[in-house]
Amino acid sequence: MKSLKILAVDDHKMTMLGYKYILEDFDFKDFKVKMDMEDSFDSGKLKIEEEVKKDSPYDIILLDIQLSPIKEGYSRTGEDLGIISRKISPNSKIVFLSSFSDNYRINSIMQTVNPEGYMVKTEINEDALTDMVNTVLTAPPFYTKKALIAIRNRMSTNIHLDDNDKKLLYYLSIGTKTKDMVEFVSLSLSGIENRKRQLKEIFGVDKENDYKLITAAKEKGFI
Amino acid sequence: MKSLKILAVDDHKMTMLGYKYILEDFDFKDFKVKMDMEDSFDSGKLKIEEEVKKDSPYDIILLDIQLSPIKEGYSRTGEDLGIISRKISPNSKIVFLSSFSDNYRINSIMQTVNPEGYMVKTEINEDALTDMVNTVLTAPPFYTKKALIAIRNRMSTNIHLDDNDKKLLYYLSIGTKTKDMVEFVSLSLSGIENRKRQLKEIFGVDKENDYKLITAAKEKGFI
DNA sequence: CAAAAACCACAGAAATTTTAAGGTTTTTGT
DNA sequence: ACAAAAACCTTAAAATTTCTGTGGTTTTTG
Repeated sequence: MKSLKILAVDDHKMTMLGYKYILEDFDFKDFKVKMDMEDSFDSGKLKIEEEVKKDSPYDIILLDIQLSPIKEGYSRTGEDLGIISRKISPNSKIVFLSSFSDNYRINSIMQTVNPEGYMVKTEINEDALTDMVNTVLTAPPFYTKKALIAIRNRMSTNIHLDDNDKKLLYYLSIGTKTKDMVEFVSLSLSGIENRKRQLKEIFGVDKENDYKLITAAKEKGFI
Repeated sequence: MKSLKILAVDDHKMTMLGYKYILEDFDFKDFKVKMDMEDSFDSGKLKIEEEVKKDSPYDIILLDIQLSPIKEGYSRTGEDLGIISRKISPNSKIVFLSSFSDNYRINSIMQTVNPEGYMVKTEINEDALTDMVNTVLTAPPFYTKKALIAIRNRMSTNIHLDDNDKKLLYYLSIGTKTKDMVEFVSLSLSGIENRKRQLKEIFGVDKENDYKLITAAKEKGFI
């Protein structure tokens, strides 16, 4: 029987092991699952490259969003690995696993990687896992309910923000003072004040406080 | 046992009847379905208003996208009825049914109505219907696979088009000559030419013919 | 309660988009 | 195959939009 190659990249080894046992034991119709595991960005990337070179790329790549806690220098996330995987192994189906449903992250990944699947870990069980494998192979996409809700939230608006707007919202959300934003956002102070006012209008929270703005933006997946 | 009120609005009476029989016969856990049917925009709207006035609004409203062939004057689509329903009966769950998976229409409806469900008719069967009812009531949204694919296509891009761009693409898709577009798009001829060039860049079909542009735009749900 | 930060309004500067006019290339109909 | 029409392209000036700097008022903070 044909064997189906899956790679899981996650720094929670135990979690991966659970997936591995479930999928390798399960009785799929046309194949038997063979799952490899890696626990870091670099080793994951290397494994993907190796298998591509051997002309036997992974059928499915499972990526945790939060990989290795910030290494020296800058951190490489599961999202980054997803982007790279698409390039070096374009025939592999990519599925993201995230610990919680983060509207912004999901939407960002939809644009940068456009994965065949997206699962929020609290929603994963044996059924969901095996379903995912079948769906992703034959008729993608597969999204768990919470992922779908995040996607729906975003789709239901046609607000378009440029880089400055996004940065502004982000720095606002981490408590940066308006006057300090000139360092991060390429606008003058009055420019920033203006944009902020506009953003409140766009999100329907005119004349309200910043908290309301951040909440609205988070709900719709912009932060 | 509690009864669940559903209204279906569709000008294919036989189709509705099929849904009615399936849903009314099915053994739901907590309720019995009672389904009303209307075959036009106006009668549908009236019925929704009546039930709201009687303080017993519909739990679920099923709307076909294509309603009555263009009446005298301008046509009122299922989408229009959806927008109105949301206003007059905000607690009803709205589910759209469409005969084919039209990327543009789906995306447009996601923004104007943001329905709890979206089903492409070729994908509807007894299971899907009953699933939809349960899901929409307890944990929306419910989208059939083809709807999901359309949504994914759109999500995977962050192209933003203004009104002129959309009009331009639309008129281009129905074969309007560039020189005639000045009538419909509020731009000069050279403005239109410019935009067209830009659009081709945005959609990654530089220097290619219009057909390629239209195809790309359709694929991503902009037409 | 004083200092800091946020907020607001407005005029001029800067940047972007649009237009008009000129031309070349491609498509269309006969 | 050829002439006319349409599409395409470039450029400079005009129009529009966005941004900045300034001088204020109001709100928040320690």
